[in-house]
Amino acid sequence: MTTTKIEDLPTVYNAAETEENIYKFWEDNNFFKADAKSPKKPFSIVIPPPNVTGVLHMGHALDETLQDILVRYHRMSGYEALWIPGTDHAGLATQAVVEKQLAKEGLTRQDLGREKFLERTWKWTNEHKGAILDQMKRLGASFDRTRERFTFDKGCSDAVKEVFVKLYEKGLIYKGAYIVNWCPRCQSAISDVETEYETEQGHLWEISYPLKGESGAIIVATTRPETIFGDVAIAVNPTDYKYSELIGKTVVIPLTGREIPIIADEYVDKNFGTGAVKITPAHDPNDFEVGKRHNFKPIWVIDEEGKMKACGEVPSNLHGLDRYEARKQIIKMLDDNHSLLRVREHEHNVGKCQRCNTTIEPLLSEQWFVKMEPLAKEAIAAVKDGRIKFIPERWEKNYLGWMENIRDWCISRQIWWGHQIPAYYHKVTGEMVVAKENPDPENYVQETDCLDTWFSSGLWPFSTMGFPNEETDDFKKFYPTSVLVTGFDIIFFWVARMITMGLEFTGKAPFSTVYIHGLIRDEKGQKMSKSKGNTIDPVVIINKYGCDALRFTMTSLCTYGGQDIKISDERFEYGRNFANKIWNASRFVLMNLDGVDNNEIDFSNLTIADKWILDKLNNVAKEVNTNIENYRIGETAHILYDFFWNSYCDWYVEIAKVQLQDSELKLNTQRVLRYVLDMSLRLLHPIMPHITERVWQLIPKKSEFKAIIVADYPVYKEELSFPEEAKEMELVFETIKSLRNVRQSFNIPMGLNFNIIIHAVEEEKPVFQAIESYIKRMAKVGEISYAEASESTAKKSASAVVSASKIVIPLENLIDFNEEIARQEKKLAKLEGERKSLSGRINNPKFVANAKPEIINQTKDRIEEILIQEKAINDLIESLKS
RNA sequence: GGGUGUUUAGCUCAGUUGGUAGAGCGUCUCCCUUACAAGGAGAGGGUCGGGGGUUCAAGUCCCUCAACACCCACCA
Repeated sequence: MTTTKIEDLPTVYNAAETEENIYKFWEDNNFFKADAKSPKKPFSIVIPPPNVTGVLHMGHALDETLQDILVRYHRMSGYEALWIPGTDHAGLATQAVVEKQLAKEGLTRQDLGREKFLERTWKWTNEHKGAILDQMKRLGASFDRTRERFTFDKGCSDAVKEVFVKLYEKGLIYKGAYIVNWCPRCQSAISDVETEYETEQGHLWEISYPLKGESGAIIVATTRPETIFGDVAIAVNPTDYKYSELIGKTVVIPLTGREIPIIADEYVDKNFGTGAVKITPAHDPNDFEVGKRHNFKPIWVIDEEGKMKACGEVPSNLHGLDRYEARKQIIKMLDDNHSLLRVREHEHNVGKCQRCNTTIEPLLSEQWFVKMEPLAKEAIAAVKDGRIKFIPERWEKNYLGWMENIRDWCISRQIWWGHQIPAYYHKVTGEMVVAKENPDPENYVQETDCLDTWFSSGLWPFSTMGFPNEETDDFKKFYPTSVLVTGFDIIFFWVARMITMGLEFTGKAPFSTVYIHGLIRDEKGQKMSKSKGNTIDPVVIINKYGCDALRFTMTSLCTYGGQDIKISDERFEYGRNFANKIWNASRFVLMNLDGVDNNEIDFSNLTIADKWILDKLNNVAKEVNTNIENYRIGETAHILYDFFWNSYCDWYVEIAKVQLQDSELKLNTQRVLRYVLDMSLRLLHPIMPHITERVWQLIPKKSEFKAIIVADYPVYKEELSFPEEAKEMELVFETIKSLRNVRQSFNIPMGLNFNIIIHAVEEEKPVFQAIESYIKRMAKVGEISYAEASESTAKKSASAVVSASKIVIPLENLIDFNEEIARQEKKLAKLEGERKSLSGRINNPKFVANAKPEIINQTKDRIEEILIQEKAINDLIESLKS
């Protein structure tokens, strides 16, 4: 690090310049690199891999900051800390990006062919792979880039094959025809968790199906008349008397005349619609189940593109028509035919593709599935028996609820960019072999479908450590990982699957703690999204306020309950102002260290103020450790902010200014100033890494550590505990505050020093004498003289009661005595109110009988205290009136 | 339909074993005091969503109602 002259440091903290240099300093010194051979205890985190297509957003900023705080804290606390970065190949998302590029050239992926398309996508990926991680450097992320991984790299692909084949061999992966959520735009199946439901205003059409061979008809209500050609039956509830006569009879589908039976099935709700449902097994999940129960063959009438199929079942004028266009025409045809009896407005939920918001088409097709139930058992047990703990705890319920009702996971995707399913079909016989490699490329062709991206993400905590080889140094040292940090939105997508796969394939939970934080929202509480235009770009914030300001602000907003976090641009002023405060307090200390030696604090020569700040620091260190260990990061930020600003800057530094004037105290005061600054910076370092490193490097000191990032994290030390002195300091604060209050109340200019007379009670007099210099300087007092506590006070004075003593300020010409009387009476009234309430308690025998003894004593002590102060104030008022 | 969360100062929110409420911002007053005006000093501001209960004592525990937010399910 370059040395800098303290006088040259700007009065405003320059975040941009500092951050760039500091990050480089860390990288150049390999501080982020973890050693798998280290004897230290391991602490490891794997990053939730961002999409390669992704750009940094506020969600990352929060997630990465929290991980970085944990990593830095543990690195400083004697752990071998490893944070593995990486990216996700994001099958559909990435493919979509490249396809969009192709479209500009007038091409489709089909034009290129699979091989060329993959080549092109790899090229794109290699060009963009590191981009988002580079952006994360701006966040100060101390991850180990030498271990960077990609969910589609060789190692991850090997892990995927290993897992797929093993699951298949165990019978936990199967291929089958099921109704899946089909996205006509993506041209692929998607899983249940990728489907989102939106309420839409639709219609409920009532259509009449005439009975065959007799008069009469059954009326069916449907929201999807275009599936009418795929009907295989009409179902009614077996207990529905309206229809009991009709069960078993045959009806005719309007428009085509195909005959279908009326059947009974419990699935039908008697009270909904007309109580009769058309059954279309190929295009509705519930109908599929009904169809299976009654052995109907499904009839496809809508194809993969969402268009009416050109088949015999569908009237030829509709062939190839988009489903919604077809719907309009069918309605018209039915109406013309007098089969349409009624249309009603109907609000219902429609499934949408999470990625592109296209309405999902339930479609019967051949897909690959993972049988989840047997795998879920252990994943449930691991959370129930405490091997894995969720923070906040309530997410456990959420996780368990989902796991206990888990459905099979559709893992095949009809895309090209991804892990191609390792199944091979014989070109002639069609025989299928599932294996890591093609058994005979001459005669076998590979399954064209790829795996869901989350399949490979689910292996992330161990595929990054060398799995399937469990003998690597990293695997042995760093697996299982320590904690997983993420938002609740991907508990099902990702967390649940990592737990499931980790337990199945490594026999261990991949992490012992899942730390779930809130989601970042805009100032109105809306989710940030590009389409809403309400996003805040973290890079913009960093440029404007600084990285440490961003980090500090965000962490200060993290609550233990993991509430969502509302942010706006201006909120980051909070962190920026704090960074600037740290900067300037540091400048002050550095400017006042001339002549200081490298020795430790001399404990035999400490003032009451020194002891107070050391005691305070000590307690803060204790609390901060406890809070970080318990993932109370927001609380940690508040404690440090309060300590540094309100205790260290507002009080100790001001006191130090007095002590620095005293030649006997100067040297030791410098040491205390330096020590407390050093320790404060260390405590703050995990949250605000750059500024703390920068300042720490500037402190003249003898240190065994090369940088704060690898310095020891402060912990509670018995020898720094001075509870008695800390309590005595209250007298300093109270005295100065009440004198300032008097000054302000009577508009006494700061330039005017006034004298005071302290009517001290005996035991407080030495304390007042010890703190005279502080009072003089900080409350702008001229002379201090003493009088007996019992002595009556000067008549024309303002005054203050501090603890049990009275402080009198003779200000004959400066104050309005009526005002002063009013001021005192107001205080008196407040005390009286409190005393009455407390006495009420003490006089209540039930309170005395039931309350804890220390509470009773506290109450009694407080009443004593109030009585003393009341008397003192009354005396003051007396002498003012006389 | 099931579940979770939220409701505390003008605004945004803290408040882990129950002991009469805190912060930041904003407001008002004073101050460019030799670290910092992105600052310092002082002040004002709340019947802790409504109702009921347990308790000597409830923002904190229980019940109930209301409003808002989100998650799961998906009755055509």
